[in-house]
Amino acid sequence: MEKSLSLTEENYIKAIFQIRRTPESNVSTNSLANSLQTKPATVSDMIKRLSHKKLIFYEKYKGVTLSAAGSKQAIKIIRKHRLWEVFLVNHLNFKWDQVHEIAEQLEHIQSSELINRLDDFLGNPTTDPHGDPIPNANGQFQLGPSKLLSEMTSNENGIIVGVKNENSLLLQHLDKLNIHLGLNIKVIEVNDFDQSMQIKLTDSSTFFLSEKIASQILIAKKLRSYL
Amino acid sequence: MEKSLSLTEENYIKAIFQIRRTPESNVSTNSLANSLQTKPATVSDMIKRLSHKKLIFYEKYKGVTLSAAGSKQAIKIIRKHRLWEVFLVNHLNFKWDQVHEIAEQLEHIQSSELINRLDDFLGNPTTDPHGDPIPNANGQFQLGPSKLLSEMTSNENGIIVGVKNENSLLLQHLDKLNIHLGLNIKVIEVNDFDQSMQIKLTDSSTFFLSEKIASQILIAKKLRSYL
DNA sequence: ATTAATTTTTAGATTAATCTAAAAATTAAT
DNA sequence: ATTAATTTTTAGATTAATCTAAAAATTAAT
Repeated sequence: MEKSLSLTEENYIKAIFQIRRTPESNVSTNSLANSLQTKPATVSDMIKRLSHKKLIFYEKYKGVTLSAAGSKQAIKIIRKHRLWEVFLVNHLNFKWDQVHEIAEQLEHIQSSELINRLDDFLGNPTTDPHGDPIPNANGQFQLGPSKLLSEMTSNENGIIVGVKNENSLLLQHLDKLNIHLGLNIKVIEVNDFDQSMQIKLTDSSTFFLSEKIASQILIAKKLRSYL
Repeated sequence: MEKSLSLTEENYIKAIFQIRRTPESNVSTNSLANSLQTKPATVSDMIKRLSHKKLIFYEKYKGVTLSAAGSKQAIKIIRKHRLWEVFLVNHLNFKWDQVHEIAEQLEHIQSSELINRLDDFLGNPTTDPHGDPIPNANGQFQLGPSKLLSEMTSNENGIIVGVKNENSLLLQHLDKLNIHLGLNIKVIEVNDFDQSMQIKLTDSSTFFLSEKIASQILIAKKLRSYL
């Protein structure tokens, strides 16, 4: 059983989720203070509490990252926020620039029954009025259209958003090559004989990838959100 | 300019509005503590603050009444509560006994723009799913005369127009007995000992109701036409 | 009209969330 | 590699909302 968070706690969790670049990147005290319009000292106190509640990982002077429990809560709040925005725009005729403040309040209403019914009422939308993806009831984000690296041609580029299977030999190999989610990738040349490709990652030299590996890597045009 | 109230303050104001019998009748510290599930000492402190904010009139040991400003706030909250209930029942298919808790949260969302658009979206309803009147944007109630079923005597009849509280056990019980808004009801006989009554609904056999239930049901002579 | 019972208030603490000012640690710059 | 600048934490207070225990006031009962 999840214990419910206070309004303030929810806002901290959400801010951490939104500020970080990747699931592993640490969020600094100052950036949180800034985003939450409060003082660093206040944040310092608060993150101790959230850490004690196991919602975040925290090391003094090193910033914080969300735990699995924290992520789950953050995603739940974001789901509510974005569904309410759809309601406000599609049914109450608000303009997309008028809904944030109100959704900021509505996102804290506590009732999964309510939010699931709202979701159905709205027709299970996958993006909010600003184009941001709406996580489903299980907290999964619908990622934008993606394709396999092996389907790309010379000079095409995109962002690595996933791998097709989770074979650990594959994952270890990708680690060794420094290929990880979120990286920008560009195809330099595709070999006509074996479909191997020469690719280039941001700030790194070019190298070759076999078709076998390229066919396991998912690429999207834009990066949306991390789970 | 009205300064906005804290969640707690709003709940106190609303409780005072709902407990009092007439606008002038004083509400006691104990009844508030009871209704708000808190301790008399807490209430004592709080009403000093509300009094200082000019939302209520307070004389030590004499209980409180709402000021004009307090009434206005209370009515605003009740308007929101009831409009949200209409939304939940009419559009999200909740049963009338499931909406109170959720509306209890939604009533605190701060945005008159939102609530007026919601009102329009719902078609400017005049009563909520429990038959309680919904104040309009100017805070005006359209109240028709009604009394409690328990106040009726033998052979008197009328129409069920509301229930006094929204306890879901009560509402479910009424559903089971097929007692719902708009029905014609006739009192056959009142038991002198326990004030239980034998009643008859249109097109239905007679049955008994305890005084406890009868005192929760609002009856009017004619269906109230609001507008 | 006293006394007993009940209600309300006061006194003194506690917790969550916040602040300012100062100290400590980390990071950047010479 | 020190020193300077920046970031983060600690220390000590404050406010809103709450509590328990005891005192004070009101109301009910004999």
